[in-house]
Amino acid sequence: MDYEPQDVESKWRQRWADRGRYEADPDPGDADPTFITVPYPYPSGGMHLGHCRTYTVPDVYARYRRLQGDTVLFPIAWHVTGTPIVGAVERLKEGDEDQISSLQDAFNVPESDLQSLETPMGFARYFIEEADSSYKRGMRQLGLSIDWRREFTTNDDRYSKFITWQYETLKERGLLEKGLHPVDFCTNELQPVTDHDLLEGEDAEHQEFTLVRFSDDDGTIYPMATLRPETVRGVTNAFVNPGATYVRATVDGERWIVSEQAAGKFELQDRSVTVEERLSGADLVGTAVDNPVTGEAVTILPAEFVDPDNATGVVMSVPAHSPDDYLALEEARADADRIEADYGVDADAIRAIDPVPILAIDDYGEIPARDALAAAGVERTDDPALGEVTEDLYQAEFHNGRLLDSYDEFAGEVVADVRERFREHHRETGAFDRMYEYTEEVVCRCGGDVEVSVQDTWFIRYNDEDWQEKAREVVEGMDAIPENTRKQYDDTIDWLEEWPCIRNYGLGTRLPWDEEFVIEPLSDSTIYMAYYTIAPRLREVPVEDVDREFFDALFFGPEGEAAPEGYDVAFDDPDERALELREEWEYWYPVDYRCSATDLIRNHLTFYIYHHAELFEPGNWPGGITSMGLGLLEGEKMSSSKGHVVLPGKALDEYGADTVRFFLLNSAEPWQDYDWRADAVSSARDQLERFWDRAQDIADREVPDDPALSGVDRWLLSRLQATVETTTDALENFETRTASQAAFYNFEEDLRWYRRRTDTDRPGAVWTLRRVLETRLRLLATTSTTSST
RNA sequence: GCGAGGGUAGCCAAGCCUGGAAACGGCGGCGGACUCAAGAUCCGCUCCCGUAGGGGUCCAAGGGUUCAAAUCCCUUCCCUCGCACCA
Repeated sequence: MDYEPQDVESKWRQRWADRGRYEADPDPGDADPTFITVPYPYPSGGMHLGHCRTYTVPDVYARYRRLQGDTVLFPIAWHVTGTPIVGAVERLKEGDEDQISSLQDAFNVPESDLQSLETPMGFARYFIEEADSSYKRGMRQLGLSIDWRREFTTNDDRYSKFITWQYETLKERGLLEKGLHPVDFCTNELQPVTDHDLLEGEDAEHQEFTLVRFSDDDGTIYPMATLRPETVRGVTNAFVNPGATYVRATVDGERWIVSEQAAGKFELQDRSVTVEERLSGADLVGTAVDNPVTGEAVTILPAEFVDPDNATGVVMSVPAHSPDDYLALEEARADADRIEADYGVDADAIRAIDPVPILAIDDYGEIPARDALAAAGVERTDDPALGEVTEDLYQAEFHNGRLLDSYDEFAGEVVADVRERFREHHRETGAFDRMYEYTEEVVCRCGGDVEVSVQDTWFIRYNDEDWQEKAREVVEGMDAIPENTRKQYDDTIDWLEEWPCIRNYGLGTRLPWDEEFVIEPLSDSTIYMAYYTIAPRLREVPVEDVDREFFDALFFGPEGEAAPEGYDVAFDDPDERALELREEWEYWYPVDYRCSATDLIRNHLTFYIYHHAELFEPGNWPGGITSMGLGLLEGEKMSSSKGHVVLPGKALDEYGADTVRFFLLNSAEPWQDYDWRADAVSSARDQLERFWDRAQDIADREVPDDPALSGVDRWLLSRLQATVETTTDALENFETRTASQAAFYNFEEDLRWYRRRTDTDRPGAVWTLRRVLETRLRLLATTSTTSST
């Protein structure tokens, strides 16, 4: 029989499906089943090859555990929460070219289908199961051993009830809090927008400027925006753009002078702003303003380079440490007479301004900005090299600059260590304030200007100390694969602060007590593994009965005995149906292994740890997490927006599932990056074919009953046993590469040796080879599933 | 900048934890067998010099520890990923 993997594979897939081969139910005879999960896919587009290994690795483990006689549950579901799908549908309806070409070029969506994708859930459904590139199709073709009865989407009614229960419980536990948070806000559409909605500035970041509250004799505030608040003692003057429009406004009850644009931004950032008067920047020149930290007065000078659309449009000048300011000051001094003529500022006073150093740094003299400029040969503000000089000096000062004695308690410290404390200190004294700004211009797809707005939001308190402690316990007790990821979890726990857990729109579950908001995707996917265990039978319970009392009984037990300490369960009489489901949940839980990705450690996986730590008892905490690396295509990152992807269907048709699986698992260990290269894949296929031919040959032979074995036969059988051990140990630890290398390539070497040393037509050899084949097929059954079967 | 992971023969890649082989394996290349021929398959070679024994130089670079280092320590250079509200 020739090697025709597609035929064999489809035959076996059909048979597995017909018999419900992978539908797992609690088995009273197996008290310790295996439950394994993988992040549910997000169907905002089709499935591509990059996803294949993600699902194949847990499948291999699932198959391995089954071969070991375990009851194994490997389920899947669909994550549709949030804005990507909604946004994709909107863009599609608008006829957005990028969106259309991404779907057509990367996922081969036919024109006729595009038009039918009109609703978010319709869109999701299409990529879950209808499209040629749908996840379900790809997963089936890959031969994944999934229990399909348990699938759901995160937009389902009962799932929402589950999430509602989770968030009500967390709120009850005091782990949620309300606060203000900066968001992207379109000033044209008057609503928050996401990354996908942006025309320009997708890479822009929020920057937090410190506002130094300089004031004039009337008590009017001139908030000078800076990213380097520690330089406040080095301020020698201020700059405004004489050609720009400024306003005098009442801001939170005070009189402020800022650029016209800044006034609008403050309004978005939760301040009450009333513009009293518009004035020209030129009118401000010459005003003396007092430094709130030193009490010294400085003069406002004109500077064309000041951008009224960046921060407040009023900047302080620190010539000793800012190359820009240094050159601007030089130019102002040279130009002093003209400035006096135009603005009436005393020219001698301008010429008398000298840089004031505030920190000392090795390799530079007293005035680092001057030295940096001299070293780079930059002399004019319009020199393009100025930007780099500035950046280098900022870096150097940040990491190596030590504050001078005038900084009292902060003196002698390195800027990097002290900036934040210094800023907080002066916020408390009232000298400093803050505002948010972008690092670059941001424009909405609608053409509107996007600004940073500060809005009410709900946060999860991941920096709660007790909670952190519990999370660390989970990390300590679980398997981290590979082991070097363990430290990353601990680091993340230390580093996480409050996490905003809601969005203003999108699919998903509404925040129970504030229906205006939707719980965001990384927050509604933290304990859903538990939902798999109950999903099929929960469908039999009417939605209206699936409430808080129901889930309290289900997860916390008939007496509420499994509830977190101090939590009062919501029910009086536990719902019988909930208690039945509880048995199922308890049977499968905890999750033995979650197979996920390295880049999710810093958010999703750590959230997973946190929520389990809080809501469930230690016995139900995560057993282990395997973190996988990413996939490259011919040495480059896969990208569906650039069309740089291979669809599983194409690869599977071309090479067969066994080759695809074998390649994905054998070319690198799961946590290492792998590179899908067509030449390498096709050689893998050749190797499998060679194996198949040999196997056919051996299978066709008449095997003698009890032949005499020679030394070399025993040698081979002994090598076989060693291979069994290596492969088994490797699979136990998700080392799929080691496993397939041992069972396939390394043993092939032994066989080559064996063939050379003996007559393979001997009865003993025939018997041995048959024995070897049968064993190797079992070893390879997890990776190259169907041919082995 | 900070954190994590890497840099091994033309390419991919194992070994490094637990020092003691010119360094598993695959691809590619070369030669041979089979074949009318090609492909597939099988066998051998594939760092440099030498017909071979043998000699020389190697595991990013530079130091160090050691009888002995790809493996341990230090320094430097380079690459990838993460640095949050994005799934």
